[in-house]
Formats: sequence, C-alpha cells, structure tokens
Amino acid sequence: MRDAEENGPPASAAGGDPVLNLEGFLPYRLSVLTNTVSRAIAGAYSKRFGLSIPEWRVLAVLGRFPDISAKEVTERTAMDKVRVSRAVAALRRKALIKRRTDARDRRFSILRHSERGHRIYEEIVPLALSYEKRLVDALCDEERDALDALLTKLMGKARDL
Amino acid sequence: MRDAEENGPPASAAGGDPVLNLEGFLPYRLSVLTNTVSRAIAGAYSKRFGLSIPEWRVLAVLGRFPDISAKEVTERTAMDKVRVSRAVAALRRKALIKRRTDARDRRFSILRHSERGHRIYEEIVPLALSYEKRLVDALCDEERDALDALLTKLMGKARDL
DNA sequence: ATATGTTAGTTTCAAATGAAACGAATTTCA
DNA sequence: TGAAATTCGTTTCATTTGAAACTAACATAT
Repeated sequence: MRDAEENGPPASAAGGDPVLNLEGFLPYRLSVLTNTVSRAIAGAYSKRFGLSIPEWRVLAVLGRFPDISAKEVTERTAMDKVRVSRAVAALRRKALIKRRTDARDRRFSILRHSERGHRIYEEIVPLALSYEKRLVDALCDEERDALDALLTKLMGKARDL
Repeated sequence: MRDAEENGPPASAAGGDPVLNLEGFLPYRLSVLTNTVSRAIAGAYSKRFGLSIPEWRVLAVLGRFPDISAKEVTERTAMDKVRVSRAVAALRRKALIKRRTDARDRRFSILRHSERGHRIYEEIVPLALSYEKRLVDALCDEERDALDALLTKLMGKARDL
C-alpha cells in the first residue's frame, strides 16, 4: 500500500482546517457494518431460494404478522411503498404469498403466506437466526444489553434529526 | 392501525414453529438505523452541493488522505471499484478533484482535491460532524465508549462470516 | 349528490447499481 | 526475451431503485 500519513487529528487541526476521520465517523461505520451483515445474510437465501432482500423482508414480516396490508408492511419494514409493491408482486408471481382485498375498505390488501411461502419462510428463519447468533456470540450478556439499549437510543435520536 | 397480535414469542414457539421477530432482529435494526442516518446526512449536502453519497465519500477520504489512488479509495471507503470510478469521474467533471498518473506505475491514479473541491469539503465537514455530534449527544461518555467497542467487535465478527 | 381532498397501491421514467467483459500497464516465469 | 497471468481502472449491459404521476376507493364538506 502507498504511504499516507496515519491517523491525523480527529476533527480539527490547530490551524483550523476541519478534517473528517472517516474510519471513526459513526454514520460511516454503521454503513459498513450494515452492508457487511446484510450481504452475508442475503447470500444465505438469495441463491438458494431466489429471493431478493425486499422479498425476504416482506416474507419475514408476514411470518410474524399475517393478514396485514401492504401499508402496514411498509411501516413494519421501513421500506417505501414502491419497494413493497414490487416485492409483493414478485412474491405473488412466485406464489409465495396470497392477497385478498379488505372488504371493509377495498383500498387495503390483506397479505399472507401461501403454503409454499410458509415452508420457505420456515427454512430461512433458522438460517437468519443462526447468523445473528454467531454475530452476537462475540458479545457477553452485558454487551448484548448495552448494544440493545444503544441501538434503541440512537434510533430514537436519528428519527428526530 | 389494524390489530395484529403484539410481540409473540421471540424465536420459536412451543409447537416448534420458528418465528423471526423483525423488530428485534439485529441485522434489521442496523439496517433501519443506518438508512435513517445516511439519508439525514445526505440531505444536508446533496441538495446544497449537488453531491451524491459516493461522491461525498470520495471527497471525504481525499480530505484525510490526499494523493491516494482509486484503489486505495475503494479500500478506505468500502465501496467497490465501479462506484469509485464513477464517483471520481463525476467529481472530475465538476472540477472538484484532480487526477494525475503515478509515474512509478502508470496503472495507478493519484487523486487530490481541487481548490474548489477543498472549499466544498471544508464546508461539508462541519455539517457532518455536527450531525454526528447531535446523534452521539444522546449518549453519555461510558455509552460512547461502549458503542465504539461494540461496533469494532461486531465489524470484526461480521467480516469473518 | 356533487365536488374536493385524502389514502392505498401501481406504473412510469430516469438515474443508480454491480457483475462481467474489457484495455492498458505491469509482473511472473519459463 | 516473450508468453501467460495479474492488477488498476473503465465501460457495457441488465437489473434495481425511487420520485412523481397515476388509478381506484374512500372521506368530508357544501
């Protein structure tokens, strides 16, 4: 690797030049960690089951909350409605979920696993949980609790800004 | 909101049906937090300076490590070489960075801010740092240290899997 | 009832993305 | 030497993405 000064001042030098230390910058570190984790998990089911990340997320949330609308899926997955719409369309094409229409308000859909979709879901869940477990196994109990609290706190703050 | 049972069993019910609690699933929580944070920061400079996220990242890493190659940019930003190539091309089009060729090995580029690029960088850095500061202000000193250690630990583990 | 406004979900279109193929420069090894 | 292999960076091409426009269903107000 070419030589370049290692680890200068963290935020601003004496002269006043502001410098951003990318390696220590929280948003950047979060981004790298998240991408690494997401891809690892996606790799576990995308090839084997032909599911995209949005498709898996919809399947996952329907596993826990059957018979909800696409609207509620957007709320529970933090994906925008276009992504959800396309993921739902793809899952229906593959016959992994079924859609009814809410009789009380016919704008709403009612989504639910198909038989096959549910079986696939039940195959993937242990893989996902096992990955999470191996990841979290690097931490002791106190660290796990701390992580949980930190993520909750940061998420709350991030939503405000 | 339509009613749907709140918070069932965390991982697997007595019957043996595996269930994934998306709200508590670490990879998912990381993803939501990261996207929220990234968009908030991007909003601060994309409109005002017409920079995409990859472009800003290249500018940021060149602020800290001037005169590095595109290859080294990929290593320091965790972006793939196609993204870096395009971000570099865009920044050159906007005359925000300059490119030379390494005389010792003419496959390597040598990248550096232009005058204008450096001024823009110096305008954005305080915005980015201020956002990070407000985010981290939700935490006390111990929590900050804990967060730092946790991210380092998780990143190390994630890389292995 | 009719108009106006709002909401759920889809489609369109232009931009972003990444895998794979590529060209140019360099290194390796016979 | 010179042929094969490797590396940096770009380009091609097919897919993914999201903002904005749209349709259909419902709500509200006049």
